[in-house]
Amino acid sequence: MSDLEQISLELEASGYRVTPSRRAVIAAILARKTHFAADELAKRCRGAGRATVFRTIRLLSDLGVVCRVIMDDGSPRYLVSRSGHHHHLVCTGCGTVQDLDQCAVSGALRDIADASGYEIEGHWLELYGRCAACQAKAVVPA
Amino acid sequence: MSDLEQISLELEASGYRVTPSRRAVIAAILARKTHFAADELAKRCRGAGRATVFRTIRLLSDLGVVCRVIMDDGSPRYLVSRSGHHHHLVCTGCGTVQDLDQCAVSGALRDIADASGYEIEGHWLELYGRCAACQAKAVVPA
DNA sequence: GTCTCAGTTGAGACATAGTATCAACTTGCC
DNA sequence: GGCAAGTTGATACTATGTCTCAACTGAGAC
Repeated sequence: MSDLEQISLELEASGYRVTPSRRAVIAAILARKTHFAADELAKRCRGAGRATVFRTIRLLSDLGVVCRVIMDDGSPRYLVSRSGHHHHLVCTGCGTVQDLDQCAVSGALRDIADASGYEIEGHWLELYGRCAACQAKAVVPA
Repeated sequence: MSDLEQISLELEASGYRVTPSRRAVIAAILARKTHFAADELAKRCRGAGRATVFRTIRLLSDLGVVCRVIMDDGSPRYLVSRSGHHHHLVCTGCGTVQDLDQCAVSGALRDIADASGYEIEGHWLELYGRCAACQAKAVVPA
């Protein structure tokens, strides 16, 4: 089963219709090799209007099919990603985004809750750095 | 020495002029008891134009006088804060923002760097929860 | 004092990232 | 077929900034 079909089934299972516009947006997202801006997708995706592209991205985001990453410069991007709680490691050199398996702060949350009196409900974490390839490039310039 | 004078000195020490417009923006920021939106400040601050308010906020942000917090709903706010690396604990009930002394992820960064091969340069963390007062309100409703 | 030049300002245009509105269209179901 | 609900796309609007550019200001040189 293709990714497109898989996602279509998830949509249907959640009570949403799988329309040609939505299939076009999903196909456009799957065709992207890396993260993308919503507006950029809207421009490239001829099968759906801008509002529909934004709506579909939000829908897929709610379903956990895509997730939002805040880049180094503060701009939001989206990428196809596994669902569930995870964080991202963004390369400031090439822009690659890598999923992080472990949640780096889960252990610290109880300490913070105890110290602050807060009942912690959620958190947002992005990590920025240089991937191995970009480090190698920096060391041995052309 | 007042906070306004203190910040003015910091500006001068960094090579910036302390103009009436900048003083007006700084005074407006200091008058705010809690976090504020840049546009809201621009509307309230009659001593400076909108562009100048945004420019001054960015300037103060660079100097570490104010810092940017991303609220629960994704909207950016600013608050007067100490400089240096720290994080925020945002109450989803009343919107209060509390500085966190410790960096919750500093310990985990080396592990992540080792596992991923990334050279980690920075990170962004916001924590969301309910402060003690809001928890009490929720338990004993009116 | 005044000249000069860099820094600063404000108005307004523009950019980006969305959301809201609403009439028209589509689809599933009776 | 017809109805109701879901969906769409064009467009307007909001929020949060940045950019441009002419005008202004102020600090130091003379």
